[in-house]
Amino acid sequence: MTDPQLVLTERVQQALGTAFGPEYAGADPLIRPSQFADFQANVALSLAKRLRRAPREVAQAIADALDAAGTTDVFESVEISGPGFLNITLKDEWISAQAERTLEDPRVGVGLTTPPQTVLVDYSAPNAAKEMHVGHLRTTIVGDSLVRILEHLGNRLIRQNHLGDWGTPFGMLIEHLLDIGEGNAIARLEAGEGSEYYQEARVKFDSDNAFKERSRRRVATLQAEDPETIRLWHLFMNATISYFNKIYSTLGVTLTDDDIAGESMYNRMLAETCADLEASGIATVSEGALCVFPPGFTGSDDKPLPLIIRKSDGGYGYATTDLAAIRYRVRDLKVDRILYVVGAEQALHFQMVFAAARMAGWLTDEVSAEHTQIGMMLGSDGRRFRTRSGVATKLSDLLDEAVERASAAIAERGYDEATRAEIAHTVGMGAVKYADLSVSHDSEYIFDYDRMLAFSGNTGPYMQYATARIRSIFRKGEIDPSAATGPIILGEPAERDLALQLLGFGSVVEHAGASSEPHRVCAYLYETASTFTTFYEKCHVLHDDVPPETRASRLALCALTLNVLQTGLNLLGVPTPTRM
RNA sequence: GCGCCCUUAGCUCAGCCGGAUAGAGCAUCGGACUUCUAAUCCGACGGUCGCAGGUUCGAAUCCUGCAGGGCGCGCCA
Repeated sequence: MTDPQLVLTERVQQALGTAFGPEYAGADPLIRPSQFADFQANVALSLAKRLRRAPREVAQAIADALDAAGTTDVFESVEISGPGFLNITLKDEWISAQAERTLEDPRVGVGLTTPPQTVLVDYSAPNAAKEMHVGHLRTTIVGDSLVRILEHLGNRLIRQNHLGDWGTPFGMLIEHLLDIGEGNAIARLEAGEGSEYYQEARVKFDSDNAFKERSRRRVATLQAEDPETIRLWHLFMNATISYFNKIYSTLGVTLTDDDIAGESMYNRMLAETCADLEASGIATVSEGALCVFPPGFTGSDDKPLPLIIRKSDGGYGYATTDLAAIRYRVRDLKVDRILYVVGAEQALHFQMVFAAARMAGWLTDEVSAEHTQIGMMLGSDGRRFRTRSGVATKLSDLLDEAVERASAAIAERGYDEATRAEIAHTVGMGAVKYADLSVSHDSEYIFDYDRMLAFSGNTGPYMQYATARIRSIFRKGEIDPSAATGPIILGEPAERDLALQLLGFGSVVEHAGASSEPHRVCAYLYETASTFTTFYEKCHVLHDDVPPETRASRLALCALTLNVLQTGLNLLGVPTPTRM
């Protein structure tokens, strides 16, 4: 165990047992980072009442017990301060020893979840039958990061891309495909003109009654799985998926075709899902529609709020699909945890779906279903991210612009064309992705190229720059980072700060996975990069006047920093250039 | 009417498993390149944490109420 917080928790708990009896050994010692020492333990204050003793007295008893236990291998000092805080300073030798251990650890201090869970992450889910907009970018990126984090923690991950690939609009989309010709339609969809395509079909649907009628008939033949209609549907979907895949590939998202589990997949389960709910009396017919009324959900006038699972025309909506999906995921895929990485505006829907699934017994207490709410992406004016015409910005255009801007920023660096393009791509994508990840996922988020591409502050490029500088040291010194093994000697405060900071990686990743919050990883990495740059400015590594043992120690610190940053950025899905 | 999210420095955001003097970045002002990438670093300035109660030794953090903003709420998904 190298994580200081965990080690301190264990040691202080032992001391609590010694000082006050075994019933106190399980109390949370409330170890927190401190501005007055390396860490502080706040447990004396919280236990004072229960023990009926003065807080400082309690703190003294804990300190004495720590002394008696002979913990001088870890602690430099334990001081009582203020109303009863225990200020804990770690020994330099202990920190450097842990840092050396972490340097040898291929997992860089990140533990494995025991027992591992089967976690299903439902994310990205672009809708082929609607305008695709930049909002999908965020669910994709946050979801992919959560997958990477949870997988790295040793869990079994099931990625599911719940594509919007079924339903009423597909009648009109298929008819439009016939109108403009198969080849033409495919070419345009693959080129990412899905939004325009949808708009054209929509306009015809609204203005041309004959087209409207054809579209309606087409929906019916699609539902009936008529072979020719299914063929056309496949043509449409394959072309659309091909475009999605281009975006995924550009972004470096880990989703593949194998992860597609779209709405169409559940089509054949819908009737049975409804029948089950109706038979068990959970669903009832109201105003012609089959509904579930989960308790506790009311609309205006305290009227129960319905979850409509079969429309009055006999068709099914997304509530039915989501119920069928949750049943399938729990019963057949045997998941322990499901994360729905979906827009925050769907909060009420998911609450009701989860409630209905619990009523049906499909969702049990052993399974955690969580809606990871994704806040809306806003333009720089603080309003919905739209172009003037109201049409959503094309994703590829948005990404291209980020790359162009990154390219412009490195224009004077003297790289050849190919290298420059490669760096620009890495920096551009890193900037966009990091910006999506660095703020809490449920808050609204203002998309701003200048801010995300800035080379200072909590941005992708700043993180990337830190790794590039470290690599540059190794390149210049003609040393392989894996050959830098120390020993680590902590002299300067900047060296000590860095080493201590690096030991906290594991618990941050663990916490981020448990709470589904990648931004915690970002915050930690930013602190780490920032601590490193301070070290970088103050402590020369390759300079002639640096003694060999100091140089070896600093190289080891650089290597460990690189490991942490590189591993952390991988967990975020943010790529790193070797130079920039 | 109900539900979710939000309100912290001029701006963009952290912190919210209660703990000491509320943190970053940007902006503003002032410093640091014969030195491993100055795309950087150091410093200064800047906040009655929306308001009012409550719980507590202690509240930005927990509870209640109120105000303001965003989003959603019966047959689109």
